[in-house]
Amino acid sequence: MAQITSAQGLLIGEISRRTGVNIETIRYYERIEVMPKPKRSEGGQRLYDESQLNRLGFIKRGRELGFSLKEICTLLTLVDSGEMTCGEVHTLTVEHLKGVRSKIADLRKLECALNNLAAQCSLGDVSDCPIVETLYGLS
Amino acid sequence: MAQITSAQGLLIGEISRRTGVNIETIRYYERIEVMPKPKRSEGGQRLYDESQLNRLGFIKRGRELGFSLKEICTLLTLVDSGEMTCGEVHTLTVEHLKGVRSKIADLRKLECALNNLAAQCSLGDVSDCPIVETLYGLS
DNA sequence: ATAGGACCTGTAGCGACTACAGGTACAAGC
DNA sequence: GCTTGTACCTGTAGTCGCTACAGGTCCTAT
Repeated sequence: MAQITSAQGLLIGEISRRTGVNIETIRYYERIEVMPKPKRSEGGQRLYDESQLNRLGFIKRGRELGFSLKEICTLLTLVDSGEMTCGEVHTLTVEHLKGVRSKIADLRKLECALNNLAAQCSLGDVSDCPIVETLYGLS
Repeated sequence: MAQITSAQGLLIGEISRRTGVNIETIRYYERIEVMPKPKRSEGGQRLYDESQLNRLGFIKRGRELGFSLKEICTLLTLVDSGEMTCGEVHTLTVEHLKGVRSKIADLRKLECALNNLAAQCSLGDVSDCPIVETLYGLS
């Protein structure tokens, strides 16, 4: 059924299925101009081509790697303009990697704190719950 | 200056300073009913007491430990009702710890993927940038 | 001809804030 | 008493990345 219109282009449901990106999300990407406006069928339905499918895949994989849409746009703009150097892309990636590492470090500290908190717990009664005391800053 | 009204209560700026929670955020907490409505001065300014200060500190520390406002509300409701058992609090904390650990695991995978990506990079020219190729799903 | 699915637009909601605009309260100095 | 300056007030809109409607249209199959 998707094959019938595929001579003119792919329907939104089809590119959603192929990329794994939610239909609502694809329309959202169009609204915020991360995805270009596709051409339309006579009835007004969106028709996508291969390059738009690839672009959406790019965005999907970028998001999975934790890049923000803004960062992805920067990458795509660089690629589109043809003025990109691999060095620029590398820099962006390394910057992003730094962010990820610092998040991991923060979460490790958190893990440690929560672990200590849970370990202190005698599972007793309200008045001497060490977790609540810690949160209240009493201990 | 904050001391003058402190006979009647603490001004918002004072509890902001003492807890490190942004003034706007405190008013936001009130609006979403995480913090109770404080009494007001004749001129209409918020006046907080010690227990409200402690509550805000509790919320602050909970947030720093990565609890959602909803989880913090659950904890506070348990505490306030007096029907809390330390076991319940422990359960909530351990659940939260699980979440933190799974986030760490995800970020580690991400770190690894980004690291590989960056390492492949020859810093060359557009057409053979391995990062872009990976994002486009070409390689 | 009609049923049902996939599509359309537009708007509002989430969580946890943040950032204004435009106004009032209050203390201190002159 | 007046002015200045700061801290406060309300209300609303913006952030990010979606998601979830409502109420309608298109298209295909039976």
